Amino acid sequence: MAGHGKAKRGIPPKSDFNSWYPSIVEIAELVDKRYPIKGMDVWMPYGLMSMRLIDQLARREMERTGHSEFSFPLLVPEDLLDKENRLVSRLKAAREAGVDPSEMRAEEEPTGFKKEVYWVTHGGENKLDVPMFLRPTSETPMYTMFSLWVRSHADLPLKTFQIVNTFRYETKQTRSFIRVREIHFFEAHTVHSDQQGADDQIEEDAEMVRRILHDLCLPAIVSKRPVWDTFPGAWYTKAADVVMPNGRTLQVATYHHYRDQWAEAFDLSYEDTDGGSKMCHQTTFGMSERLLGAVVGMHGDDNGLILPPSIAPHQVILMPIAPHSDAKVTPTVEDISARLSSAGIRTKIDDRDVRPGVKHYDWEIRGAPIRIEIGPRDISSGKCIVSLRTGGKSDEPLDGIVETVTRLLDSVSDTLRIRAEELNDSLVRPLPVDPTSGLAQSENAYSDGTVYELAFDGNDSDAEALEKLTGLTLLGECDEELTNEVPCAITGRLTSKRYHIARMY
RNA sequence: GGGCCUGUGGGUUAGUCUGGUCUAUGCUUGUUGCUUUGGGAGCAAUAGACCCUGGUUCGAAUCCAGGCAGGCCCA
Repeated sequence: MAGHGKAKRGIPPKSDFNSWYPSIVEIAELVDKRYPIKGMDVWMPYGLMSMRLIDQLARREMERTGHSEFSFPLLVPEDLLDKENRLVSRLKAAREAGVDPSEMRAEEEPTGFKKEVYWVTHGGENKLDVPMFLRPTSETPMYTMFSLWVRSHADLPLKTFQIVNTFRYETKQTRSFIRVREIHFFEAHTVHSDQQGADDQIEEDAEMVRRILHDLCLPAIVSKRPVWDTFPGAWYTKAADVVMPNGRTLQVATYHHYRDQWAEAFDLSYEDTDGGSKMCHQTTFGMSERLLGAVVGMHGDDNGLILPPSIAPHQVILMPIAPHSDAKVTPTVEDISARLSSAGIRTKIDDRDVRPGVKHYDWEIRGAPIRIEIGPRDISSGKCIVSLRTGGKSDEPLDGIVETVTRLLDSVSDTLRIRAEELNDSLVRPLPVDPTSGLAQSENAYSDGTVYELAFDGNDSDAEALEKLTGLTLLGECDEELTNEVPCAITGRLTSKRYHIARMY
């Protein structure tokens, strides 16, 4: 029979990633893209449940580390932006003054913030005296309030976070979860009495990112962004990038060390134990629905999504088989469901009146980690048939089903981590260099869909030369250094600094 | 920022070049009934579309302009 054993619904092969990704997010009912605004998808219940579970991972980390959840207003008055603009231009001027012009990049991006936000200019029919914009991120509204809240050293550290929607007026091509105009955003903002406090916070942020990525079974490259790619007003920016199957990198988390730069701009100071006034030091930590995009892209296959158990809305699908022919089927399924649920396993009974094959295919597309069939034969033998989304099917006894499922969920996670590591390793390769000099080759020796790793120890203009040569973008200095010193791919100086260069989303 | 392409039921697709036969095709999906249930069953009935605004024409899904929406490529 034509198409037997294959998922229908027109899923393109995963090898054609640029077609597969936009198709699967709709076919698996994560989003509906037909809302008539570019870059604003409707979250469907299944997709939203998964996103909420990712939010829970973030909340869990925030609680563990003593952050408090807030919710700040969506609108920001335009005049608050002045403080931020002055800060950014002051830092830019300072940097330019301290750097030899020959070492600078040719083009420095202007801070075109005003062009990237949505503006509210009217209230009813009246034009507003002070226009407002929809937050693209919340430094400005939050720090305005922080300066009211923080008065003494006893108020510090102040550790806050919120999970809210933010807005960017994207003109480039949008992609579900990856580049959108309404962003499901997580942001943590902290205030400390000194730089050491902020330094420690950055370490804590890095640890939280590691834990969350581990739960999502995602490998990532963590690096310090180059100066020109640092968040406005930040001392430095670090980011975690996940390599997607087409070799483009996706930035899924960032954390910024502000030192006291933003505090100066927002007059965020406190009275110390000695009675003197001191500037606060700050950090931020951001993540978004891109985490879901990375999960979709990294783990899925030709048959659909594969969701890590940590964020699968239904970890186990229970399929009653032929319940009409045996009155014991339905009660048995309900009993198993109750046992799994009370053990904290997210379980769903699929009792739709369709043939079992349909259910298997449907839940494969949606990436449920485990499917269990229970029919008359199983009830007499005391077993059930368990299928894993990562592959494999086995008979398992109904006794001890909770322990069995728990073990199998862990094995699905382990399989996903191993596969993701392998995929990652196949996509990240050393930059081709001249064997004698160790310098980057000037020819078009760079294949599309590859992330290159290299030794680099140059300045801004060296970096620019490298990007021009390869047509790729520098991610930054990787947290993990090279094991020994090799020549920088541009300057030839020996260095152990490890960089990555790639096409970024 | 520059260039190219595309809009037909919920999805997909034929028809568009060469205007009339389009009362718009096929598949899928939806609904109802019967039937069926261990990897996409069958039969019957039924519902549903030419992106919007103008223009050309006796006549527009088809040609033209603008808008809106979507996609692709390059910097």
